[in-house]
Amino acid sequence: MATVTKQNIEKLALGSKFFRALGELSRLKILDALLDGEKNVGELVEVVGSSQGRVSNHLACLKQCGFVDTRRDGKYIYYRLADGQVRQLLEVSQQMIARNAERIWACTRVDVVQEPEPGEPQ
Amino acid sequence: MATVTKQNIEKLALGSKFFRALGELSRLKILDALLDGEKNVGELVEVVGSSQGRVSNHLACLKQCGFVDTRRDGKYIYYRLADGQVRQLLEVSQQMIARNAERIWACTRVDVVQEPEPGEPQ
DNA sequence: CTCTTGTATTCGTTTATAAGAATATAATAG
DNA sequence: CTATTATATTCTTATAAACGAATACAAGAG
Repeated sequence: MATVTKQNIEKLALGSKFFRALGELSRLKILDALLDGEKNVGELVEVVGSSQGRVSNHLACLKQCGFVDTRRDGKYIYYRLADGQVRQLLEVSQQMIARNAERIWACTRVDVVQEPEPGEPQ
Repeated sequence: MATVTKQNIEKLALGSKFFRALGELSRLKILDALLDGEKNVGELVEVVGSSQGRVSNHLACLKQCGFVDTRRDGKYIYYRLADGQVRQLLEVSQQMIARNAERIWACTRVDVVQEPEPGEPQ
């Protein structure tokens, strides 16, 4: 029976938050960078290439959603992947992404307006 | 070295699309429903509880990104999970979500405006 | 203490995308 | 053929969330 229970809905709602946390380039850059070891905020700002404030927001997001953990060392704060499951999740995803790269690339994702050929006649 | 190569960026950009496809409640409902077998569009419309057109858009998105496949049977089109990796991905995620439920729930995800107590003075 | 460096938070604006409604296409039945 | 049912596409509008800029907080250095 495909009935969607209330419990299920809540679980799925959490899931959508969880995945939206992953569905953002800056945050993926951060996680990717952390795959080879912890880094402090300044280093991550370099990696991501946007402002410190922006990166800090993304880090807060990743931390709240359980993807990363932190430790303070003096005035630096170091971020690292929370655990092995994060790594596993990223790896499984990478495989799927690699296999479907073309289609994902072409995916207009629902209603996204695709830019017409420049100079399209009417 | 945490240098982010161009290749890497592209890979990550694909990843963000991939995860955004998952980061939407209706689409998660669909995938969840498909965990116990294929369903046609009409059935999925029931499950999701929004308009047929809307659901059809979501299905297109899931298909393009490689989460589901289809087969036609007469005038019905049946959707199913694309393969075992989708299942695996959903399962690993569910575990992480369960473990971090509280924090995800509390996650204001960057700048989300949290609704103030109704009747907030001023 | 003050100054500097590292990190976090807040606010207004812009942008991406989900929703609603209408319409188009596909397939079968009669 | 026409009518009906199933599914897909398109357009406009509304909304969520990313951004930039400014500011606040924290921890050491002098």
